[in-house]
Amino acid sequence: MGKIDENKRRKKEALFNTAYELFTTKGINSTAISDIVEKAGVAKGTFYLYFKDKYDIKNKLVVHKAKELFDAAGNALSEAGIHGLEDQLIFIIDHVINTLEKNKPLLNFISKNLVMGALRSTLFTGEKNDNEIYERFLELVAHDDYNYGDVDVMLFTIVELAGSAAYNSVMYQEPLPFAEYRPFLYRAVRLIIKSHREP
Amino acid sequence: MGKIDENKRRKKEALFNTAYELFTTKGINSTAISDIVEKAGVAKGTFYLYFKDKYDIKNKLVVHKAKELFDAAGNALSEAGIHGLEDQLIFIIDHVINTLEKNKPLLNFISKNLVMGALRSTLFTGEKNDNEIYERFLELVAHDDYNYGDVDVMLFTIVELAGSAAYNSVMYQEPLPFAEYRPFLYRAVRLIIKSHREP
Amino acid sequence: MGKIDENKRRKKEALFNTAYELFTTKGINSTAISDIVEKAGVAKGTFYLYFKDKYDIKNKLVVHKAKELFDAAGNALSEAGIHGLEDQLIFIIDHVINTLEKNKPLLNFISKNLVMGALRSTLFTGEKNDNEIYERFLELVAHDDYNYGDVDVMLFTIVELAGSAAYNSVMYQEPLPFAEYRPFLYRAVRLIIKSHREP
Amino acid sequence: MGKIDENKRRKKEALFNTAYELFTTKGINSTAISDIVEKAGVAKGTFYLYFKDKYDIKNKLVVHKAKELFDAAGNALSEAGIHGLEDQLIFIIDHVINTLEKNKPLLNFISKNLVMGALRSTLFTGEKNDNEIYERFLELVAHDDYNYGDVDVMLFTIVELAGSAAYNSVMYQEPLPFAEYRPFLYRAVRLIIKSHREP
DNA sequence: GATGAATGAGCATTCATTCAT
DNA sequence: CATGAATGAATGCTCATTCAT
Repeated sequence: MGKIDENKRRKKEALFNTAYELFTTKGINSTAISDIVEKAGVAKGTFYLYFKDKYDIKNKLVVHKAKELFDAAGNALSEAGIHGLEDQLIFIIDHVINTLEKNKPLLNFISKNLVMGALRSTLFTGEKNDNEIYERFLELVAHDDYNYGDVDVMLFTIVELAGSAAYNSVMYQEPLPFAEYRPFLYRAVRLIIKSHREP
Repeated sequence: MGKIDENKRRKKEALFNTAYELFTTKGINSTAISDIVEKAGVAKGTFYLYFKDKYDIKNKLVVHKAKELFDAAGNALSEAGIHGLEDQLIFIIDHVINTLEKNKPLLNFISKNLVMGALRSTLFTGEKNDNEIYERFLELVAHDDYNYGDVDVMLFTIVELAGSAAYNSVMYQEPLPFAEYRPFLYRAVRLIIKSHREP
Repeated sequence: MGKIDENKRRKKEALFNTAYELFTTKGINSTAISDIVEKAGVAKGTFYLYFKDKYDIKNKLVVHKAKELFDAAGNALSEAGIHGLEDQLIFIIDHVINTLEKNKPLLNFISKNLVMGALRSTLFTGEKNDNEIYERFLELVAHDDYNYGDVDVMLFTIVELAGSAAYNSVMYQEPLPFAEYRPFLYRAVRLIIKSHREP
Repeated sequence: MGKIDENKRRKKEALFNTAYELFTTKGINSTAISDIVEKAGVAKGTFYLYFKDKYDIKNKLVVHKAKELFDAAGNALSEAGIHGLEDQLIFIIDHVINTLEKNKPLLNFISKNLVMGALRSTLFTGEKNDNEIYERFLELVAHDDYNYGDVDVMLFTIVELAGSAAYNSVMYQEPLPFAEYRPFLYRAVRLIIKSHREP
């Protein structure tokens, strides 16, 4: 029993990991399901036992990887003992971007599938109540010394700007390498946050 | 001579237009070259006379459509007699977004192929001197009452924010329908512009 | 298990036989893979399960047919109880040529793909130790009353001469029909053999 | 007039030379007519003005190149002042093989299209009377001190042996590099010649 | 559950040949 | 004579999906 379930999990995980590896190295379009199963060491039919098709596994991967990313950032924040919403949000953004800067294939994978789409979908779609990351954001906002209006809009605007601009800066060094672009980005983020403060 | 060249242009244009239509309705992945040529009323081989493959014609289309979009916005600006960089940039952004809002398939087509990638590549890569749109932006900046530092960074930041945020707002009404999100976006844009002003 | 493997063998063999038939009747260039699979009664994809492409199956066919040919000749020799290297080699050559004379399509198929290339490659390339036919030749040489020098050269010269001359004589009756050319060929072969004798 | 004819000849020759170059470098199957005309700098339609198809130009090339080869050998023989049929034939064979050894692409081209097929077809088919090379051979035979029977058979046997064996020895160094195989080949040739002597 | 042989629709691409100019 | 745009049949090959074992 446990042994069989163990085996099932192992196969599914092998497919998951292999798919991620192939998607990031060869690209989604050039990765065939046969590539995945072959490299994962399972039979072709087994793939269909766990995933509907290539896009099913892709979507699950994007969500999974994005969650990982923000969980790590959130945990680092907890340990950092930073106060003030501005600094906290910038800490998170910075943590995520730094991670992605060291892992270009992941940046590429997540971005190509709609820049920051992972986060966005995580944040602004689906049932928000069972969304850990979103809840965490709200908490940060709630604990700040200031009050904020249109919190959703604020988060959305920041995420879109940071995600889109950082992607290009990190990937293509356009218009500047990220190290140089960083201060401009964070200045803009701070301005956006401030503009949502209420008396 | 004139007759032959005329005919060539017609065929190429037919392929171009048909490809655009199919890409926007069925999506790129589901559009086969045979679909394009069939609908365009030319032979299969003719396609390869003018384009290398599906992605060649796609890239040419994206650039073409993005140029159209900004040319129209630029022309409208000239006629509108608006003064002040802030209002001018917002006018352009607004014009582009309004156009795209009325033409979702185009928004989808351009966005999927790297959000605002067209503009970005138009603006921030390649030979800038033979880049009409970019020149036009610089002129606007130059004629403003204020001086601006890091103009490239400013334009880039605005484009990324506007492109990315508007795409989601218009396409998915997330986090708000664009009509409601618009003031927030433009407030952020104005803040970014102001932050680049120099004494 | 047995059933599946049995089925696999049947399909592969069907492709093999059908390919041979089509290659010999229509020629390789005019035989499409779709012709083969259609006639063999299997799906297109099945072909690629067993062979890389048209040239892969062709090469395997040439080797296979050449082996068949020499195996038959070798077996006939064993039963004929002939003594003396000269007579033995001529018996083999004669057996092969006679077989090919009765089977022009096979002659044509094998010849077009490098005259006697099959035998040559069988004899003079690859690992000689696991080459049955070559071993058999060596045995014949070893058991003769005479000693021979440069055995490889001798075999090579005979094979080239016999293969090339017989091909033309049999196929085109040039310069004579084979029945009439035969004595000349064998006289030459005997001279070559004798010239390799050592004291 | 002359000018136009001059132009015609130039185009035809350009096609001829270009085809040879492409056939020897890329192989016949991989050379498209469009490759030839493009490289030759003429229009596609022009090809069909002078040649029926790819195989037409190939055949003409083989004949042309083979003629060149034997003409050169024949001329060299005249200047060398060699006496005796054996030495004369071996001189010719040696001259041809040496030339081919320095020009592997040509060897490959001629051989692939039926080993020595060029010569064979030149020698043993068609109207023999208007065949310079054949006539020249007959003359050599006639002027020898000995009389020879079955001259056609003798020439044929020698050509097949030399062509086939030399091709492999030169191209693949099998079973020996040609420098080492040469004495064996010429010994066999001399034996064949002697065996055709009549009292 | 797991397998992997078999399928065959689907697609990109090539290329000889034609013919209006 | 020469051109080269246009053609579209032909073909190799891929790959998601099924299903008997």
